Amino acid sequence: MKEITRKDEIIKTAAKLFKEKGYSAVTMRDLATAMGIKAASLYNHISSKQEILKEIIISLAEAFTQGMEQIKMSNNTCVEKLNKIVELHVSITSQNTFGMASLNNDWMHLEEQLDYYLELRLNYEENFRSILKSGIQNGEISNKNVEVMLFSMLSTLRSLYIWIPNKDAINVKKLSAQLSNVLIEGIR
Amino acid sequence: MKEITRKDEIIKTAAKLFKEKGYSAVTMRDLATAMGIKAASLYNHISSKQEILKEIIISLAEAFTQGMEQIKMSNNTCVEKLNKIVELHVSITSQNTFGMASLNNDWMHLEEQLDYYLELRLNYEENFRSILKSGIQNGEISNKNVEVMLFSMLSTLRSLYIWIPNKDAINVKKLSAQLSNVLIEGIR
DNA sequence: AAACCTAACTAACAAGCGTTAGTTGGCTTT
DNA sequence: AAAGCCAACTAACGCTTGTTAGTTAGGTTT
Repeated sequence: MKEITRKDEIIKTAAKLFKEKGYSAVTMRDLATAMGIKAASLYNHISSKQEILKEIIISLAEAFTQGMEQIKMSNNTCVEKLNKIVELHVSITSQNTFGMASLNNDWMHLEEQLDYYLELRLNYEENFRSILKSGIQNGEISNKNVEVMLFSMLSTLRSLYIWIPNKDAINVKKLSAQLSNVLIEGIR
Repeated sequence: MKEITRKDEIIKTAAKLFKEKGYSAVTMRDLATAMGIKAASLYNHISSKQEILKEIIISLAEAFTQGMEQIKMSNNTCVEKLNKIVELHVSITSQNTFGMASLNNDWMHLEEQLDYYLELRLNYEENFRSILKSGIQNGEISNKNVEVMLFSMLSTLRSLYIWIPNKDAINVKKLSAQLSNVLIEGIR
Protein backbone atom coordinates (compact mmCIF):
# COMPACT_ATOMS: atom_id res chain seq x y z
CA MET A 1 0.00 0.00 0.00
CA LYS A 2 2.95 2.32 0.66
CA GLU A 3 5.05 1.60 -2.41
CA ILE A 4 5.86 4.40 -4.81
CA THR A 5 4.77 3.58 -8.33
CA ARG A 6 6.20 4.98 -11.53
CA LYS A 7 2.97 6.90 -11.93
CA ASP A 8 3.57 8.58 -8.58
CA GLU A 9 7.02 9.63 -9.70
CA ILE A 10 5.61 11.13 -12.90
CA ILE A 11 2.98 13.05 -10.97
CA LYS A 12 5.54 14.35 -8.52
CA THR A 13 7.88 15.46 -11.30
CA ALA A 14 4.99 17.05 -13.15
CA ALA A 15 3.94 19.02 -10.05
CA LYS A 16 7.48 20.37 -9.80
CA LEU A 17 7.42 21.54 -13.41
CA PHE A 18 3.88 22.91 -13.10
CA LYS A 19 5.01 25.02 -10.18
CA GLU A 20 7.80 26.59 -12.21
CA LYS A 21 5.93 27.33 -15.44
CA GLY A 22 2.29 26.47 -14.97
CA TYR A 23 0.29 23.57 -16.41
CA SER A 24 -0.16 25.00 -19.92
CA ALA A 25 3.50 25.87 -20.43
CA VAL A 26 4.76 22.40 -19.50
CA THR A 27 4.77 19.98 -22.42
CA MET A 28 4.68 16.21 -22.22
CA ARG A 29 8.16 16.29 -23.76
CA ASP A 30 9.37 18.58 -20.95
CA LEU A 31 7.98 16.13 -18.44
CA ALA A 32 9.49 13.14 -20.23
CA THR A 33 12.91 14.79 -20.36
CA ALA A 34 12.73 15.53 -16.63
CA MET A 35 11.96 11.84 -16.10
CA GLY A 36 14.79 10.76 -18.41
CA ILE A 37 12.47 9.01 -20.87
CA LYS A 38 10.59 9.75 -24.12
CA ALA A 39 7.20 11.46 -24.19
CA ALA A 40 5.36 8.41 -25.55
CA SER A 41 6.62 6.31 -22.65
CA LEU A 42 4.67 8.43 -20.19
CA TYR A 43 1.49 6.93 -21.57
CA ASN A 44 2.39 3.52 -20.19
CA HIS A 45 1.64 5.02 -16.77
CA ILE A 46 -0.86 7.82 -17.23
CA SER A 47 -3.74 8.23 -19.62
CA SER A 48 -3.39 11.94 -20.35
CA LYS A 49 -1.85 15.23 -19.28
CA GLN A 50 -5.20 16.16 -17.83
CA GLU A 51 -5.18 13.09 -15.57
CA ILE A 52 -1.93 14.29 -13.99
CA LEU A 53 -3.44 17.64 -13.12
CA LYS A 54 -6.53 15.98 -11.70
CA GLU A 55 -4.47 13.65 -9.49
CA ILE A 56 -2.44 16.55 -8.12
CA ILE A 57 -5.31 18.91 -7.39
CA ILE A 58 -8.17 16.68 -6.30
CA SER A 59 -6.15 14.71 -3.74
CA LEU A 60 -5.03 17.98 -2.13
CA ALA A 61 -8.48 19.51 -2.21
CA GLU A 62 -9.90 16.42 -0.53
CA ALA A 63 -7.21 16.53 2.14
CA PHE A 64 -8.24 20.08 2.99
CA THR A 65 -11.89 19.14 3.03
CA GLN A 66 -11.24 16.25 5.37
CA GLY A 67 -9.06 18.37 7.66
CA MET A 68 -11.69 21.08 7.85
CA GLU A 69 -14.37 18.53 8.65
CA GLN A 70 -12.42 17.34 11.67
CA ILE A 71 -11.77 20.88 12.91
CA LYS A 72 -15.42 21.79 12.48
CA MET A 73 -16.57 18.79 14.52
CA SER A 74 -14.12 19.31 17.40
CA ASN A 75 -15.24 21.14 20.52
CA ASN A 76 -12.58 23.79 20.55
CA THR A 77 -13.02 27.53 20.87
CA CYS A 78 -13.23 29.41 17.59
CA VAL A 79 -9.75 30.85 17.99
CA GLU A 80 -8.40 27.36 18.64
CA LYS A 81 -10.17 26.20 15.49
CA LEU A 82 -8.46 28.98 13.54
CA ASN A 83 -5.14 27.82 14.95
CA LYS A 84 -5.92 24.33 13.70
CA ILE A 85 -6.76 25.64 10.25
CA VAL A 86 -3.43 27.42 10.06
CA GLU A 87 -1.72 24.21 11.14
CA LEU A 88 -3.64 22.26 8.49
CA HIS A 89 -2.38 24.58 5.76
CA VAL A 90 1.20 24.60 7.00
CA SER A 91 1.19 20.83 7.34
CA ILE A 92 -0.23 19.97 3.93
CA THR A 93 1.76 22.68 2.16
CA SER A 94 5.10 21.72 3.71
CA GLN A 95 4.58 18.15 2.53
CA ASN A 96 3.75 19.14 -1.05
CA THR A 97 4.72 22.66 -2.05
CA PHE A 98 4.75 21.69 -5.73
CA GLY A 99 1.22 20.36 -5.70
CA MET A 100 -0.03 23.40 -3.83
CA ALA A 101 1.20 25.62 -6.65
CA SER A 102 -1.01 23.72 -9.10
CA LEU A 103 -3.93 23.85 -6.71
CA ASN A 104 -3.63 27.62 -6.54
CA ASN A 105 -2.72 28.48 -10.10
CA ASP A 106 -3.94 25.73 -12.42
CA TRP A 107 -7.31 24.66 -11.04
CA MET A 108 -9.05 26.44 -13.92
CA HIS A 109 -7.47 23.99 -16.36
CA LEU A 110 -9.33 21.08 -14.80
CA GLU A 111 -11.90 19.71 -17.19
CA GLU A 112 -14.09 16.85 -15.95
CA GLN A 113 -13.35 17.62 -12.30
CA LEU A 114 -13.68 21.40 -12.35
CA ASP A 115 -17.17 21.53 -10.88
CA TYR A 116 -16.26 19.06 -8.16
CA TYR A 117 -13.21 21.11 -7.23
CA LEU A 118 -15.21 24.33 -7.09
CA GLU A 119 -17.76 22.63 -4.87
CA LEU A 120 -15.07 21.52 -2.43
CA ARG A 121 -13.55 24.99 -2.37
CA LEU A 122 -16.84 26.75 -1.81
CA ASN A 123 -17.67 24.34 1.00
CA TYR A 124 -14.27 24.90 2.60
CA GLU A 125 -14.64 28.67 2.52
CA GLU A 126 -18.14 28.46 3.93
CA ASN A 127 -16.91 26.43 6.90
CA PHE A 128 -14.09 28.90 7.44
CA ARG A 129 -16.55 31.80 7.36
CA SER A 130 -18.84 30.05 9.87
CA ILE A 131 -16.04 29.71 12.38
CA LEU A 132 -15.24 33.42 12.10
CA LYS A 133 -18.90 34.36 12.51
CA SER A 134 -19.30 32.16 15.59
CA GLY A 135 -16.19 33.75 17.06
CA ILE A 136 -17.64 37.21 16.58
CA GLN A 137 -20.96 36.18 18.05
CA ASN A 138 -19.46 34.80 21.25
CA GLY A 139 -16.99 37.66 21.59
CA GLU A 140 -13.78 35.72 20.89
CA ILE A 141 -13.16 37.69 17.72
CA SER A 142 -13.53 41.44 17.24
CA ASN A 143 -16.52 42.67 15.30
CA LYS A 144 -14.89 43.60 11.99
CA ASN A 145 -15.84 42.88 8.39
CA VAL A 146 -15.99 39.07 8.13
CA GLU A 147 -15.14 39.00 4.44
CA VAL A 148 -12.04 41.11 4.95
CA MET A 149 -10.86 38.80 7.73
CA LEU A 150 -11.60 35.67 5.70
CA PHE A 151 -9.89 37.04 2.64
CA SER A 152 -6.82 38.13 4.54
CA MET A 153 -6.33 34.79 6.29
CA LEU A 154 -7.04 32.68 3.22
CA SER A 155 -4.72 34.75 1.03
CA THR A 156 -1.87 34.24 3.42
CA LEU A 157 -2.50 30.53 3.87
CA ARG A 158 -2.87 29.96 0.14
CA SER A 159 0.43 31.67 -0.54
CA LEU A 160 2.37 29.44 1.82
CA TYR A 161 3.61 27.28 -1.06
CA ILE A 162 5.65 30.21 -2.36
CA TRP A 163 7.24 30.91 0.95
CA ILE A 164 7.75 27.62 2.76
CA PRO A 165 10.40 26.11 0.47
CA ASN A 166 12.61 29.12 1.19
CA LYS A 167 12.62 28.29 4.88
CA ASP A 168 15.20 25.68 5.82
CA ALA A 169 13.93 22.68 7.80
CA ILE A 170 10.40 23.73 8.65
CA ASN A 171 9.03 23.07 12.09
CA VAL A 172 5.32 22.81 11.39
CA LYS A 173 4.21 23.51 14.97
CA LYS A 174 6.51 26.48 15.43
CA LEU A 175 5.74 28.09 12.09
CA SER A 176 2.02 27.58 12.60
CA ALA A 177 2.21 29.25 15.99
CA GLN A 178 4.07 32.27 14.64
CA LEU A 179 1.71 32.59 11.72
CA SER A 180 -1.44 32.24 13.85
CA ASN A 181 -0.11 34.85 16.21
CA VAL A 182 0.45 37.39 13.42
CA LEU A 183 -2.86 36.62 11.71
CA ILE A 184 -4.95 36.70 14.88
CA GLU A 185 -3.21 39.24 17.12
CA GLY A 186 -1.92 41.50 14.37
CA ILE A 187 1.47 43.16 14.27
CA ARG A 188 0.99 46.14 16.56
CA MET B 1 -1.71 62.14 -24.63
CA LYS B 2 -4.89 60.61 -23.18
CA GLU B 3 -6.28 58.90 -26.27
CA ILE B 4 -6.82 55.16 -26.23
CA THR B 5 -4.99 53.48 -29.08
CA ARG B 6 -5.88 50.15 -30.69
CA LYS B 7 -2.76 48.76 -29.05
CA ASP B 8 -4.12 49.74 -25.64
CA GLU B 9 -7.36 47.93 -26.39
CA ILE B 10 -5.48 44.77 -27.39
CA ILE B 11 -3.40 44.86 -24.21
CA LYS B 12 -6.48 45.39 -22.07
CA THR B 13 -8.32 42.51 -23.74
CA ALA B 14 -5.24 40.31 -23.43
CA ALA B 15 -4.96 41.04 -19.72
CA LYS B 16 -8.55 39.96 -19.28
CA LEU B 17 -7.90 36.65 -21.06
CA PHE B 18 -4.59 36.14 -19.25
CA LYS B 19 -6.41 36.48 -15.95
CA GLU B 20 -8.88 33.74 -16.86
CA LYS B 21 -6.49 31.18 -18.32
CA GLY B 22 -2.95 32.37 -17.88
CA TYR B 23 -0.50 33.67 -20.50
CA SER B 24 0.48 30.29 -21.95
CA ALA B 25 -3.05 29.03 -22.41
CA VAL B 26 -4.21 32.11 -24.33
CA THR B 27 -3.50 31.93 -28.06
CA MET B 28 -3.18 34.83 -30.43
CA ARG B 29 -6.29 33.45 -32.14
CA ASP B 30 -8.18 33.60 -28.82
CA LEU B 31 -7.11 37.20 -28.43
CA ALA B 32 -8.04 38.07 -32.00
CA THR B 33 -11.48 36.51 -31.62
CA ALA B 34 -12.06 38.50 -28.45
CA MET B 35 -11.15 41.64 -30.41
CA GLY B 36 -13.40 40.65 -33.30
CA ILE B 37 -10.53 40.46 -35.81
CA LYS B 38 -8.14 37.85 -37.29
CA ALA B 39 -4.93 36.82 -35.54
CA ALA B 40 -2.66 38.28 -38.20
CA SER B 41 -4.28 41.67 -37.79
CA LEU B 42 -2.98 41.92 -34.24
CA TYR B 43 0.50 42.34 -35.65
CA ASN B 44 -0.39 45.71 -37.12
CA HIS B 45 -0.39 46.98 -33.54
CA ILE B 46 1.92 44.80 -31.49
CA SER B 47 5.18 43.08 -32.37
CA SER B 48 4.71 39.84 -30.46
CA LYS B 49 2.74 38.04 -27.78
CA GLN B 50 5.68 38.59 -25.47
CA GLU B 51 5.45 42.35 -25.92
CA ILE B 52 1.88 42.30 -24.61
CA LEU B 53 2.96 40.54 -21.44
CA LYS B 54 5.83 42.96 -20.98
CA GLU B 55 3.57 46.00 -21.35
CA ILE B 56 1.12 44.64 -18.78
CA ILE B 57 3.62 43.62 -16.15
CA ILE B 58 6.38 46.21 -16.34
CA SER B 59 4.07 49.22 -16.22
CA LEU B 60 2.44 47.84 -13.07
CA ALA B 61 5.73 46.91 -11.45
CA GLU B 62 7.01 50.41 -12.09
CA ALA B 63 3.87 51.95 -10.61
CA PHE B 64 4.47 49.99 -7.40
CA THR B 65 8.12 50.99 -7.33
CA GLN B 66 7.24 54.64 -7.73
CA GLY B 67 4.54 54.47 -5.07
CA MET B 68 6.88 52.79 -2.63
CA GLU B 69 9.54 55.41 -3.27
CA GLN B 70 7.14 58.19 -2.28
CA ILE B 71 6.04 56.38 0.87
CA LYS B 72 9.63 55.71 1.84
CA MET B 73 10.59 59.37 1.49
CA SER B 74 7.60 60.74 3.43
CA ASN B 75 7.96 61.59 7.11
CA ASN B 76 5.18 59.47 8.44
CA THR B 77 5.28 56.96 11.26
CA CYS B 78 5.95 53.38 10.24
CA VAL B 79 2.36 52.35 10.84
CA GLU B 80 1.19 55.24 8.71
CA LYS B 81 3.58 54.09 6.00
CA LEU B 82 2.06 50.62 6.16
CA ASN B 83 -1.36 52.17 5.75
CA LYS B 84 -0.10 53.95 2.67
CA ILE B 85 1.26 50.71 1.25
CA VAL B 86 -2.11 49.04 1.69
CA GLU B 87 -3.73 51.98 -0.03
CA LEU B 88 -1.21 51.76 -2.87
CA HIS B 89 -2.11 48.13 -3.49
CA VAL B 90 -5.86 48.69 -3.27
CA SER B 91 -5.64 51.69 -5.56
CA ILE B 92 -3.55 50.10 -8.30
CA THR B 93 -5.37 46.78 -8.12
CA SER B 94 -8.85 48.29 -8.27
CA GLN B 95 -7.86 50.15 -11.43
CA ASN B 96 -6.46 47.07 -13.17
CA THR B 97 -7.47 43.74 -11.69
CA PHE B 98 -6.74 41.94 -14.96
CA GLY B 99 -3.19 43.21 -15.19
CA MET B 100 -2.55 42.34 -11.56
CA ALA B 101 -3.40 38.72 -12.31
CA SER B 102 -0.63 38.63 -14.93
CA LEU B 103 1.78 40.36 -12.60
CA ASN B 104 1.19 37.69 -9.99
CA ASN B 105 0.90 34.59 -12.12
CA ASP B 106 2.73 35.13 -15.38
CA TRP B 107 5.85 37.10 -14.51
CA MET B 108 7.95 33.96 -15.05
CA HIS B 109 7.06 34.00 -18.73
CA LEU B 110 8.78 37.33 -19.24
CA GLU B 111 11.86 36.92 -21.40
CA GLU B 112 13.98 40.01 -22.02
CA GLN B 113 12.51 41.85 -19.04
CA LEU B 114 12.57 39.06 -16.46
CA ASP B 115 15.71 40.22 -14.68
CA TYR B 116 14.49 43.81 -14.57
CA TYR B 117 11.17 42.70 -13.09
CA LEU B 118 12.89 40.58 -10.44
CA GLU B 119 15.08 43.51 -9.54
CA LEU B 120 12.08 45.78 -9.04
CA ARG B 121 10.32 43.16 -6.95
CA LEU B 122 13.33 42.51 -4.74
CA ASN B 123 13.77 46.21 -4.20
CA TYR B 124 10.11 46.64 -3.32
CA GLU B 125 10.21 43.84 -0.76
CA GLU B 126 13.39 45.21 0.76
CA ASN B 127 11.78 48.62 1.28
CA PHE B 128 8.73 46.96 2.81
CA ARG B 129 10.96 44.96 5.16
CA SER B 130 12.85 48.10 6.20
CA ILE B 131 9.66 49.83 7.24
CA LEU B 132 8.66 46.87 9.41
CA LYS B 133 12.10 46.73 11.00
CA SER B 134 12.07 50.45 11.79
CA GLY B 135 8.65 50.05 13.34
CA ILE B 136 9.90 47.30 15.61
CA GLN B 137 12.95 49.30 16.56
CA ASN B 138 11.00 52.35 17.64
CA GLY B 139 8.30 50.31 19.35
CA GLU B 140 5.42 51.02 16.97
CA ILE B 141 5.23 47.38 15.91
CA SER B 142 5.41 44.34 18.17
CA ASN B 143 8.63 42.35 18.15
CA LYS B 144 7.59 39.30 16.12
CA ASN B 145 9.23 37.48 13.23
CA VAL B 146 9.71 40.11 10.52
CA GLU B 147 9.57 37.59 7.68
CA VAL B 148 6.27 36.17 8.90
CA MET B 149 4.79 39.66 9.09
CA LEU B 150 6.11 40.63 5.67
CA PHE B 151 4.91 37.42 4.09
CA SER B 152 1.45 37.70 5.61
CA MET B 153 0.90 41.28 4.52
CA LEU B 154 2.33 40.82 1.04
CA SER B 155 0.31 37.64 0.44
CA THR B 156 -2.89 39.43 1.27
CA LEU B 157 -2.07 42.50 -0.79
CA ARG B 158 -0.97 40.42 -3.77
CA SER B 159 -4.21 38.46 -3.72
CA LEU B 160 -6.38 41.57 -3.90
CA TYR B 161 -6.89 41.11 -7.64
CA ILE B 162 -8.88 37.93 -6.97
CA TRP B 163 -11.10 39.54 -4.44
CA ILE B 164 -11.69 43.14 -5.46
CA PRO B 165 -13.76 42.50 -8.62
CA ASN B 166 -16.30 40.62 -6.47
CA LYS B 167 -16.96 43.74 -4.46
CA ASP B 168 -19.44 46.13 -6.05
CA ALA B 169 -18.34 49.73 -6.40
CA ILE B 170 -15.12 49.79 -4.44
CA ASN B 171 -14.37 52.68 -2.14
CA VAL B 172 -10.57 52.66 -2.09
CA LYS B 173 -10.24 54.65 1.12
CA LYS B 174 -12.78 52.61 3.02
CA LEU B 175 -11.52 49.22 1.88
CA SER B 176 -7.93 50.22 2.60
CA ALA B 177 -8.88 51.28 6.12
CA GLN B 178 -10.66 48.01 6.85
CA LEU B 179 -7.83 45.97 5.42
CA SER B 180 -5.13 47.90 7.27
CA ASN B 181 -7.05 47.48 10.47
CA VAL B 182 -7.26 43.70 10.12
CA LEU B 183 -3.65 43.35 8.99
CA ILE B 184 -2.19 45.59 11.69
CA GLU B 185 -4.51 45.10 14.69
CA GLY B 186 -5.43 41.47 14.00
CA ILE B 187 -8.85 39.96 14.42
CA ARG B 188 -9.04 39.38 18.15
C1' DA C 1 10.59 -23.48 -21.79
C1' DA C 2 6.44 -20.70 -22.37
C1' DA C 3 3.73 -17.08 -21.18
C1' DC C 4 3.27 -12.76 -19.19
C1' DC C 5 4.18 -8.17 -17.49
C1' DT C 6 6.71 -3.89 -17.17
C1' DA C 7 8.60 0.01 -19.00
C1' DA C 8 10.95 1.62 -22.30
C1' DC C 9 11.47 2.62 -27.48
C1' DT C 10 10.68 4.56 -32.77
C1' DA C 11 7.67 6.60 -35.88
C1' DA C 12 4.03 9.09 -36.96
C1' DC C 13 -0.50 11.69 -36.78
C1' DA C 14 -3.63 15.64 -37.07
C1' DA C 15 -4.34 19.79 -34.89
C1' DG C 16 -2.86 24.00 -33.21
C1' DC C 17 0.90 27.39 -32.38
C1' DG C 18 3.15 32.29 -33.18
C1' DT C 19 4.33 34.79 -36.84
C1' DT C 20 5.32 36.72 -41.76
C1' DA C 21 4.26 38.31 -46.49
C1' DG C 22 1.59 40.52 -49.41
C1' DT C 23 -2.94 42.69 -50.42
C1' DT C 24 -7.10 45.66 -50.03
C1' DG C 25 -10.56 49.11 -49.04
C1' DG C 26 -11.43 53.32 -46.82
C1' DC C 27 -10.16 57.60 -44.67
C1' DT C 28 -7.07 61.72 -44.34
C1' DT C 29 -3.69 64.75 -45.89
C1' DT C 30 -1.39 66.99 -49.64
C1' DA D 1 -6.99 63.97 -58.02
C1' DA D 2 -2.89 61.84 -55.99
C1' DA D 3 -0.41 60.05 -52.26
C1' DG D 4 -0.10 58.10 -47.89
C1' DC D 5 -1.70 55.87 -43.88
C1' DC D 6 -4.54 52.83 -41.05
C1' DA D 7 -6.41 48.57 -39.87
C1' DA D 8 -8.21 44.99 -41.48
C1' DC D 9 -7.83 40.74 -44.65
C1' DT D 10 -6.16 35.81 -46.97
C1' DA D 11 -2.75 32.47 -47.26
C1' DA D 12 0.79 30.22 -45.68
C1' DC D 13 5.24 29.06 -43.10
C1' DG D 14 7.84 25.94 -40.03
C1' DC D 15 7.45 24.21 -35.57
C1' DT D 16 5.35 22.21 -31.47
C1' DT D 17 1.54 20.07 -29.30
C1' DG D 18 -0.82 15.82 -27.04
C1' DT D 19 -1.45 11.40 -28.27
C1' DT D 20 -1.64 6.62 -30.71
C1' DA D 21 0.20 2.35 -32.81
C1' DG D 22 3.24 -1.05 -32.88
C1' DT D 23 7.66 -2.99 -31.23
C1' DT D 24 11.30 -4.64 -28.08
C1' DA D 25 14.36 -5.98 -24.25
C1' DG D 26 14.52 -7.71 -19.66
C1' DG D 27 12.51 -9.67 -15.49
C1' DT D 28 8.99 -12.60 -13.22
C1' DT D 29 5.55 -16.13 -13.02
C1' DT D 30 3.62 -20.39 -14.63
